[in-house]
Amino acid sequence: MTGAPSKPPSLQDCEHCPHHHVDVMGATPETERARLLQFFRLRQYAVREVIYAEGEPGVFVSVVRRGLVKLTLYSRSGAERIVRLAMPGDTIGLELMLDGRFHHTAIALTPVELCLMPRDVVDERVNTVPDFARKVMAEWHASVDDAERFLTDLSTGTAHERVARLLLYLHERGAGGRCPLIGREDMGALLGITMETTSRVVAEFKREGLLQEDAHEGWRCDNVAVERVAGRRGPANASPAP
Amino acid sequence: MTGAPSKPPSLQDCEHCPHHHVDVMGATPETERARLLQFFRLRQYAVREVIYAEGEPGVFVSVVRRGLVKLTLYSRSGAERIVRLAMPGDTIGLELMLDGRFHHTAIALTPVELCLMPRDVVDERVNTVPDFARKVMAEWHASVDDAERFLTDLSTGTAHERVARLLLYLHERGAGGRCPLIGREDMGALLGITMETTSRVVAEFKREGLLQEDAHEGWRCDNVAVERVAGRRGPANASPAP
DNA sequence: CGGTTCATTGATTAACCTCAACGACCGTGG
DNA sequence: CCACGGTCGTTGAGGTTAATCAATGAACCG
Repeated sequence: MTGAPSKPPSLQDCEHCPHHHVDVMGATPETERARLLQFFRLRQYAVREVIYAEGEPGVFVSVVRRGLVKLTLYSRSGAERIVRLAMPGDTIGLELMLDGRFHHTAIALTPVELCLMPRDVVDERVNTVPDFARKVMAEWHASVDDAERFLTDLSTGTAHERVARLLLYLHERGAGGRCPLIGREDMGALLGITMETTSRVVAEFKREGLLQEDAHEGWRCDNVAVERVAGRRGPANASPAP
Repeated sequence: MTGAPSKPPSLQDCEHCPHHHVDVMGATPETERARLLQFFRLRQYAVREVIYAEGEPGVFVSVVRRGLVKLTLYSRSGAERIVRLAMPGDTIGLELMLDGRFHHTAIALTPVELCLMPRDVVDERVNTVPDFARKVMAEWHASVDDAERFLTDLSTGTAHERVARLLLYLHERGAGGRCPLIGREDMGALLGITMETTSRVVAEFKREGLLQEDAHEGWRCDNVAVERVAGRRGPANASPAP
């Protein structure tokens, strides 16, 4: 929160923003865009740094430009539960536009770069550009879809199934086909199982060759095999012939 | 889907709509309101009736005026998972505004009355009334909050805790302090546990006097005791002195 | 009054949690 | 340079919980 690197983005930065397609700025004329950019800030966060905390008042809605952010809540019994993973292109802190406070605790799982956009600026834009309002709604909806996917895919079934589905999820959403590497504790918090169980399952997958851990590449996995573990859709089981 | 009762709402109907506070119509002058109402439809649904199905294209965004609607998804392994319960005042089918298709299957758990609003009308209103756009976002955000609460409260902890938390949830959100009665199967689908386990826990609660079932009143429960089962927040447990 | 649906309960098995110990890795400071 | 403490992943043993398979009873409806 203190003296972290922070600067306004250039037009160049903006062009390369993973969020560009969602168009905070995409369909905006260059002069207008330049005007808006001066209000924005790029900021870096170190691994494990708290980006914001639940209940805290805030001013900036952010777009993830790089890295992986976990958004957590705490269950009634005090356990941490990860309710969303934000990756490049995702928006975090949208709830500020409603009541000015953060509804989650956001923590960097890898080195992270955010583009911070003042709530007022976003707000004004929602009011004046109907198309932009629609984009924001789409962004909002993405949160819903994500949370619901966590409910159906990552919070049901056996530990084996959940871990497999998490790997598929990471693979599918990971930037550049990269499947980001995350720790056992966080996996557990995502899946609603303990760290020990997670570790056992992951170790088992590795022994069976479904999976290997590469510090640089992230998880490298045999998607076909993982998919099979993740759960069948039809009535029968997958591998053995009838 | 066939010849179900359907009529446009009157101004009177509108005044008494549980959604009035969210203001699809609240801050709207009466003449304008009357103009819009002609496009709306009130429609009733019987218990267990499918209101819409996942993937289906749709035209109407709806507000629940009466009853209880479950929104379900199917997990990769085919099990039904309830991702949201919509009660009077809640909006369902908002996702139509993004891609014109329903993202859940909606089923009436009790007799239900909906106010159906054509997507185009809502759309046009979003474009012309910025305040309305904000209301829609708030509605969207309510879905997120709900889904996340399901993740943290209803998908973690023991079966006892989950059932207790579900009762508290129903009590808190139930219209008129009424805690709507739902079946064991649906409880299980909400909590990510089996019907049998749910039944055992509910039966146990009833034996212990935490809970009684009343066809008209819904669940009647000893909130203090249920809260205790639902889980402690502090470091120590609730009842016994140290 | 049969048939259907729903809740309940039992017996057994499988899955997971808890507590605990151990080793690998890493950065720090002697 | 190596010893130290920290964090993180792995693994084991034992206990608890919930899933599964199966049967029975209660309520409801035609």
